[in-house]
Amino acid sequence: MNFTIDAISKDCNARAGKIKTDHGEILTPIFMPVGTVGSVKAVHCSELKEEVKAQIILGNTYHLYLRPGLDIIEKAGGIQKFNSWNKPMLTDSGGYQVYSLGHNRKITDEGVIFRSHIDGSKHIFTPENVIDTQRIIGADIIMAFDECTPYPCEYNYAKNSMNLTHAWLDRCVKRFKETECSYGYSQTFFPIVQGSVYKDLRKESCEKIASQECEGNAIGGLSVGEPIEDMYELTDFCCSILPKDKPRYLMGVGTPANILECISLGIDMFDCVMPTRNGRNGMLFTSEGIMNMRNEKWKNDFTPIDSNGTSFVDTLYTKAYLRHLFVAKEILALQIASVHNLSFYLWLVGQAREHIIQGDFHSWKTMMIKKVTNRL
RNA sequence: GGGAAGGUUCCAGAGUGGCUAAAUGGGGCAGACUGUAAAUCUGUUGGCGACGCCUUCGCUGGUUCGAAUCCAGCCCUUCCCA
Repeated sequence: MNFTIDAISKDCNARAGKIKTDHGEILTPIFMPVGTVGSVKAVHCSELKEEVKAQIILGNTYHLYLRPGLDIIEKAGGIQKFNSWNKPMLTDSGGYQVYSLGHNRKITDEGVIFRSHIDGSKHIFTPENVIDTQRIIGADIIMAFDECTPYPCEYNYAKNSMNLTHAWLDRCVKRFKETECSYGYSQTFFPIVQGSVYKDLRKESCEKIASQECEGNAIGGLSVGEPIEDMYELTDFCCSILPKDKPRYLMGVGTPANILECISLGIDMFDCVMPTRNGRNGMLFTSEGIMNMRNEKWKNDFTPIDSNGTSFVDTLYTKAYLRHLFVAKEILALQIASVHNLSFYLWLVGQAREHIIQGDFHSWKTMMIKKVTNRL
């Protein structure tokens, strides 16, 4: 992997850059659609490429390990071939599942014992086997095995958890250096900053992560319920310590406004389930604001879904029709909403990049945040 | 013509003397969702000058301190026999 910076905003820390992987180039700042089980829910690869203009998508180690299983992915020749995406991918390590499946797992120094959410079977994830698993899945960017702490989180818990994440990081790095990608192309490894909402812990964690000299760095454990202002402050703080010449990935963020704010703080990469999940639940993000498509007010609105939108669904279908599909629980509703929301997210980060290069990012961002947070 | 069952709040359907503005499901309306156990979950769903009052369980009348619930008559629906 290789990262170059094309432009830096003069009135904030926003940067425009380029990540090169063996599966292609990624222009930053970038939003990465989440495809947990190897598919971005309700969206075809062709739509992801041609309409959404996604450049990289996520997969999840925990989910793919459980199903279809590593033997299948290995026989397919890696995840990018298996799902026909054939472009850059990133796998999350399962660290988020340590948080989200809190009642189905036990944390030890060695690793995490999970109960499968699918069939209840018992599995252990260790830093070593999580690296091995991600070598077999074959994403271009693979993540450290960490514990994503919940919010609120006691200081002592956060400190111990961070120390465990750091110990696991050393083991991940060692294993990563000892192994190779299963399919001949290169993979890169990103460590993850933890430390909950405590600045001293975040500082220690950022320094630990920076000392690994990896090709990119991630910030985890945020947007788990803490006040948004805290999230911004901690992101800003972490960005001030993490290396400037490496991509910074803020995991799990966020709303369109969150993304714009965090770009200005120096974040280059984002992922979030919000455009797809909220889309499936009837929420549309547009450049003019947010719409709940199930609301009665769209019943007789025969204007396009989003007249400023960039994907074919935006002008082909009307609000009244999309509302009808949601109310009737038609599968097409989920597809339209997902394609729309992802297209909007990719458009938004693309615009951010252009404005960073043009030099007017800050004022554009301020204006844009007002619009995207509007409730329509 | 004879026999049987039944008519409940938007719908289906519980309730068979006070705890019932009435279970439950559906539908309607609104909200939530941030490295996806999520095409999910939550709230609400007679009216009002609401910690109380008014109207409502086919219609009319009656019994009772009190009725959706008991009694009488009437109207209607479904099924069976002729």
